[in-house]
Amino acid sequence: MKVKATDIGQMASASDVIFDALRAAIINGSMQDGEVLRQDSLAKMFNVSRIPVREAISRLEQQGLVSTQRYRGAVVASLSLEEIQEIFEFRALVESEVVRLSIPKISSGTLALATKYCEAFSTETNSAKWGALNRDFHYSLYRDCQRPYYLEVVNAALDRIDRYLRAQLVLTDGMARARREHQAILQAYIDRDADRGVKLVRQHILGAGQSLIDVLKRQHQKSFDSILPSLSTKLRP
Amino acid sequence: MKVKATDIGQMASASDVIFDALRAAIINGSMQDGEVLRQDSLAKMFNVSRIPVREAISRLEQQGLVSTQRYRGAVVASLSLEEIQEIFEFRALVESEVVRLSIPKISSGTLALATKYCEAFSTETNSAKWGALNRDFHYSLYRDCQRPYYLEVVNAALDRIDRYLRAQLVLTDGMARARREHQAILQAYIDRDADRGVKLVRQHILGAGQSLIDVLKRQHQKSFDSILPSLSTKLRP
DNA sequence: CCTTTCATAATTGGATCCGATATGCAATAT
DNA sequence: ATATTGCATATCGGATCCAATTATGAAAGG
Repeated sequence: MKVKATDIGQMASASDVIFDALRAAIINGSMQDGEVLRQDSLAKMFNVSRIPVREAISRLEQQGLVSTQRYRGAVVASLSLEEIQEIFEFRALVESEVVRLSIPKISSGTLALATKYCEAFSTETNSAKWGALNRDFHYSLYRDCQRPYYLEVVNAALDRIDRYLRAQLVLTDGMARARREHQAILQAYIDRDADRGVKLVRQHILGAGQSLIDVLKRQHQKSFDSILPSLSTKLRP
Repeated sequence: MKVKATDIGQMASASDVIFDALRAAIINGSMQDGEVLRQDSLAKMFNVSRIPVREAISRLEQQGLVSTQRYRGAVVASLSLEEIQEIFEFRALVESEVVRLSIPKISSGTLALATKYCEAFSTETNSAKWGALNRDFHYSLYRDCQRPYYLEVVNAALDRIDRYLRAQLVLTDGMARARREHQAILQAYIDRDADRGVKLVRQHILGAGQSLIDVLKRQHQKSFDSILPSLSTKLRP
């Protein structure tokens, strides 16, 4: 007998599925910030009762992706300029440390993967896919650092700002710049030059953050609303 | 008429209360790692149905404080030696950055508070209170850094290892050493010497971590079981 | 025309109930 | 004696139902 035994005990529960779907929707921007999450309609969408929906929402809140007010429902959490800035700064701190640890450890297979993502990112013309490819590239650089907790933290931070990052790539010259910087970072990995890699990643993150902040500030009360309606309104104090 | 108007919209729901209670119980060690969280019995303890209990547990899992297996229930998450080590290393990275940011910004009021906690920690004879006072002291040093996200992350990291930290204070000479080191750190704050503060905090965290690891390794298969039964068992590979 | 009041609808938080799965133990077969 | 099977009980995930709170909108008053 030979059957492909899948561990049913590890299968995803309804609330797991809903959590993942909502998280993805928030991250990729298909749910804009400020948008309300109505338990009933989500329950109907997923063909379940409201119970697993509520569990998913409470987990999203714990993760900081939605904010809830009692009896009033949950909305996709929006970040102020200061919060965005802070998270970029934080990423620069932690991710550059992760790079320092990764460069001596990265396997040739992972390096090949990173190269593939870097290539794919550079050549992709559909801007809707840039965000995911950008994240794939970065994550492939980090995955061999052997620090699961660091990676958890980095992912949580990325989750919070991914939508804005995507906007930065599309709405500015961020893409061209990211292309160049990614290749330089990759080269530092190939050369196993940790110091250079750390410096480049730090500049890459802080640069992208600054560029995003600039865009948001400039387009604060302008036509920005037509592109991402919720963004600018939520960013106003 | 003069009443203290409390915003009912912000009042804690049942699941909030349960979450906080369980979090505190896990952190302070009154729930040992590996201990199971039985929905029914918790529901009876808090005089509620299982629904809010389950929400609380799913949030704890998101936070990494418990781990759940489908249809099998949740247990207080236990950390391997490697995981403990990693979190201490992570704390050293992030908290030293927080200190760098805090020292120029700390208010005289907060400094006075920190001094009070430092004093209280040094003079407290009831070892059961050391853990909380230690955390209070550290947190008072950080609170003026104006980086809410950093503080969130630091708290999440502390939540995961607080039980072990408490053990380290009690089971080793950690207390005497912590007393000295806290005073040195406080002095760096008083002198507004950020570089010295950063270096001291970094050493303080890494030193405590190393000391804890040593204890855990040494007492791995020894009489440790009688003191904290779950600790040693869970740490075995 | 604008604001206030009050009934009603929409929505959430929680309780109770039901089917699915796991666990422990006794019965049975080898 | 040991391994396997069947069954009872404990426990979990989710559905349905109810109560508490908020939002909405129409009528009344300024």
